Amino acid sequence: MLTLQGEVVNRAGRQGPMHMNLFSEIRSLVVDALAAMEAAGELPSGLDTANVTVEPPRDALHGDMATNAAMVLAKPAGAKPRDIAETLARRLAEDPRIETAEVAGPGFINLRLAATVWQGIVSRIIGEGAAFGRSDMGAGQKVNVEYVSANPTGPLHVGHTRGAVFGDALASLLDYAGHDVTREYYINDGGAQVDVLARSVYLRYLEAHGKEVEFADGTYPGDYLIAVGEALKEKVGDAYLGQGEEVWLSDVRDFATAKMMELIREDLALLGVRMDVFFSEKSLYGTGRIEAALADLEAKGLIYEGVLEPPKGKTPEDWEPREQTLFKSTEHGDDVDRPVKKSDGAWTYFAPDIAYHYDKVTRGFDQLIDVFGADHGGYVKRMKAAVSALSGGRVPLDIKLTQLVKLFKNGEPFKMSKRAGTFITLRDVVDEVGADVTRFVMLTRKNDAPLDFDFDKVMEQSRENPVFYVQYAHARVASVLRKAAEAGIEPSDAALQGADLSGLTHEAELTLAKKLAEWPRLVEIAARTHEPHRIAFYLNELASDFHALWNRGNEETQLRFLQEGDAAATLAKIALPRATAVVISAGLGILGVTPAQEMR
RNA sequence: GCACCCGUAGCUCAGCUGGAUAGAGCGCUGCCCUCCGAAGGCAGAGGCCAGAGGUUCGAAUCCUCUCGGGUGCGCCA
Repeated sequence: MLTLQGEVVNRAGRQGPMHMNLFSEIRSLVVDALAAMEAAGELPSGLDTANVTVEPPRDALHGDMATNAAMVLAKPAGAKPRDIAETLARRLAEDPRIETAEVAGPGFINLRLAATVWQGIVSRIIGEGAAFGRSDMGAGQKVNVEYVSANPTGPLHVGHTRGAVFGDALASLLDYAGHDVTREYYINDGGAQVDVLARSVYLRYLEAHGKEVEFADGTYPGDYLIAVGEALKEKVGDAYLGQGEEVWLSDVRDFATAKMMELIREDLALLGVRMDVFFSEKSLYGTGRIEAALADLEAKGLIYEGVLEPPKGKTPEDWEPREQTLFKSTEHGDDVDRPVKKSDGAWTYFAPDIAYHYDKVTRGFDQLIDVFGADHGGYVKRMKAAVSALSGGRVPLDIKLTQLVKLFKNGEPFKMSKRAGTFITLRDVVDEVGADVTRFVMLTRKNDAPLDFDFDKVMEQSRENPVFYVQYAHARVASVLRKAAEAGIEPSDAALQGADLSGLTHEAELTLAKKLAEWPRLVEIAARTHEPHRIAFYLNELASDFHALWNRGNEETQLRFLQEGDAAATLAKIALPRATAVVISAGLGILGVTPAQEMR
């Protein structure tokens, strides 16, 4: 096992999987100890240890980690929790990584780990870089994340921005956690709204020819179509003047949607969002693909002709019973069956959605995730029902809804009027505050909680602003490294990794090292729950611990990172902030935010 | 009427496959710069986790109901 073999060692590793985190490592230790107790006759054999956990205790006074093993096993083992705990604690204490193992409360075992464990984490972080925290929990599973999917009828606005940021961060997070991720955008270019777009562009085209036009209800009056009208004039000259829709509609529709998608791609690029696949709804029509998806459902006995009950409580005035082609979604958890054909025989919007998800299933994804706006909450059950039916229950679909973004300026709400065409676009936001701030702020709330976005507050340079606060921590590390270099100490990662960290024992330093050690576990939790906001919150906490340590250097000189006149000590001290920067950088990377080298 | 989301400190919000005395920021009170960036830090006060039952060694977390807020509900995507 020489150089280059590190990976092999890890993969075959005595501790298990390649990216095992400290908590699962200690959990293995506990499980092994339990097995030894069974072998020694101290416990009955065959106990199920699945519910045994090793977690950070809520209160740091309780130690570094706590296990519930004794309490979970007390009943099946027919023993008192404290008795099991005593024996288990004694065995655990034999491991060199464990400094103390104490029984507490109803039967918890509180573990305090040796300082060498935390020192080892620090140099591991520096050695592994961004890979520290990567997980193989995804096991290479193919996951499809569909997000944005805005209608190609105009530029992206703030609502789309949140979905874009959320979906993109979730995709990165899943990738980091060992999944094979595909980022996908579904282009709604097959429905009536693109006809409206085409007519609106046609009006702009007439305008480009000097005609007076009026934008009736049901057309898009936004200025962004002026250029498209002119471009159309460039392309076809006066060929469409005075012609009926049957002549130009199809062509103008294709032309306009292509232009809109160009616009949308540019908007996404401003945010740093890059899709792997743009999937066209239109490609499902006239190609037999919708029919094929429905045939699949039909074969499963889930399609029938029937009449729906009117919705209770709020019956539309023009309600009348009609026979329609229905999907028996109730068989897969929906509340009512859903129409796939309108009464005039045309497909409902749901039909191509079914076909699209059928396509995803047949592409072999193990897991599907759709990111929708909260106003689409009513479609969650039917989509899940469809995927469940189409995949025979094989492929789970998780639908994440993103809540509204409320815009503020100086604490005053920002008014948007879609009718007047004055809505705030993604471009407006990014131009105003930049992509990094936009992305981070969008992730400072859980996806299903409303978000206040104040243009002034997010640019504030204060503790209150998490973007600044985290960036500031990273910049401070960069500053320390620069200062060290100026002092003639070469703070390369190779040098830092080789530094003797045995002096890293102060409680204030270990607190930070312990927070760093939580990173891999945090990643797994965030990935499992599909909640990238946890990354943002963790980074805020990490930055807080770092700033606290930094400030203690004011009072206690031995905690300063730069130890005047002592190169070896400085090198050892710098390892901790450097490791902090590595983790911050990895976390920001998941969020799609660039770490700052200095604040201006 | 039904479905989904939400209800945690004065305000804005976290809270892990159920864990011990429920956390952070802001605001409030009081501290810390001859010092690696004070654009920061420390300490204090502040909570019936909307309410009521249930599940169990143990519930803010899971289940049921009630109250309160948001969203959606065939021929719009």
